[in-house]
Amino acid sequence: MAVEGESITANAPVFRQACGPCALRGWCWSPQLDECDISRVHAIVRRSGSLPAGNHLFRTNDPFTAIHAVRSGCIKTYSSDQCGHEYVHGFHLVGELLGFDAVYPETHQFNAQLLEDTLVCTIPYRDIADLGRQLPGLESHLLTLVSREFSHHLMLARGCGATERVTVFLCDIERRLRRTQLSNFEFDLPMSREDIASYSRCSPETLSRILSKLQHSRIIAVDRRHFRFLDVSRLNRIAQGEKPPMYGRPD
Amino acid sequence: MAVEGESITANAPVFRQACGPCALRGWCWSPQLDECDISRVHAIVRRSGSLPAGNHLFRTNDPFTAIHAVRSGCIKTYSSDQCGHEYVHGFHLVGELLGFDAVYPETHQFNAQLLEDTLVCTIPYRDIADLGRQLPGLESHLLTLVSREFSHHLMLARGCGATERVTVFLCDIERRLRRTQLSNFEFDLPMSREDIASYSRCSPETLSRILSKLQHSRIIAVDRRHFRFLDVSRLNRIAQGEKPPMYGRPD
DNA sequence: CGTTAGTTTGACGGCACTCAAAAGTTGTGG
DNA sequence: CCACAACTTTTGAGTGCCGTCAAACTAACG
Repeated sequence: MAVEGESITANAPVFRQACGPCALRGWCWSPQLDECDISRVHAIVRRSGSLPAGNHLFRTNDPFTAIHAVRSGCIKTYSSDQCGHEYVHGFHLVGELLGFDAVYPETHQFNAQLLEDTLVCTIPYRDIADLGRQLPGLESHLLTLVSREFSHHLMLARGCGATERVTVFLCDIERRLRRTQLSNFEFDLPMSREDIASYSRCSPETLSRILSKLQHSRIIAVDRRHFRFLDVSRLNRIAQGEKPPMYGRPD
Repeated sequence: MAVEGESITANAPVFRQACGPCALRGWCWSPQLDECDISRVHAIVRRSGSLPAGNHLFRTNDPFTAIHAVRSGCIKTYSSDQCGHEYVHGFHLVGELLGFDAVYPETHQFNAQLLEDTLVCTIPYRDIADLGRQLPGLESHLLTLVSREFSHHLMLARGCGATERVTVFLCDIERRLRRTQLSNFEFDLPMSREDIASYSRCSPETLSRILSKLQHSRIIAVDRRHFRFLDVSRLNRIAQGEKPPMYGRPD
């Protein structure tokens, strides 16, 4: 995987072809990186073929070998206790990174499973360390990404009620999907009700009831996995703890 | 150049005086750093005088200027919503770092308040970036520290029952205090019941009931803020989800 | 000793989990 | 195209954990 990249300029067309449609460019890596830097990054990035849904990218206790970037599709990370119960920790959409759960103990803490057929970019970790010496901003940018995700999870964890946590999830996924999808306020989510419920720390039944109530309140419209966000500002207020969401409004 | 080398040697005594009693040495920073590297680090570290309990080290929306290390005492980080309710995110003990909550948006997400009279070391962030160029392992070590804390918080968040979350806190604080305190299995915790309850995401009343039950089960002994851990292995099993903790055992 | 703040204990109620079943959706084969 | 099965999602009923309110208790201080 340390790469052929004989000359950086020779790789530039490869970069354009690979990352033009990928939505990673200028986002997944630091905005401060110029095109030359990004070419250098891509000299060591290995691009996967299409991986089928259901496959695992890595599993708990796998040795830490690489950071991954989602080129298309969606990946969920989860862990399971000795009783076999699963806890979903996050969903990684197009343009997002995963694999940092193994930075510390050098083995993965979580499982990573593909929710759709997915393309990923794989960056071997040793090469990242090398790159870090060449690109001074790289490691601090990785620190930034992890720190941001950390803060976000702490904010999610604070929610006391299930409704609050579910709406936090909805607001977050809406914001992230809007970045890469053309449609505004209307998306097909790749994950099941069970996954959303696990991530939001409630039962699938409770999630279903909450979605029904939000729909009756004309805040969202749900059909199967297709979500339309009718009143994002109201959704945000509920997510931030607005007390009585005026459920059960008669029609 | 020779001049630079000389100045590093000149700082070595300062380092020994400052960090011998500090417990930071060889832990807070990477174990791979040799004494010369650490001297270089300490050339830019500013050591505070004693800060009185109750003071804030920083507050939400303060600009990000520095990373802090706890030299003695204890600091809690928390945020509050618009209703004025506080959410404790963590406790930072001797030898631990804080301030990473501001790496991403460049302003602090949390408040940091001293629970005791406290000494801190302050490392200006711009100097860290400079240091990162001189010490290749530094930034990746910071990434390691943040990643470790992240994984730990995700594990704490998974607990479904209040008992599980409280025992996770107890196991964690016991392990961390044992690192720096001479006494084994017997500590004075610096934080109030209300802080512990907020961190464990339950009410102070529920926390009190759980501690009482653990005490009646002869797993811990609590007197005010003094905790004795009588059966750590049992505590760990409860923290990991062992179902019936056999509470209410008659005496 | 009185006051105050922090903690513990008790009673009650609501939210959410569990159990259970119905309704809708997807996939397969006839 | 339909029938049937397997699965996901939704809806309903009952129960338990935990949050809220209230009061008693303890330590710390003047």
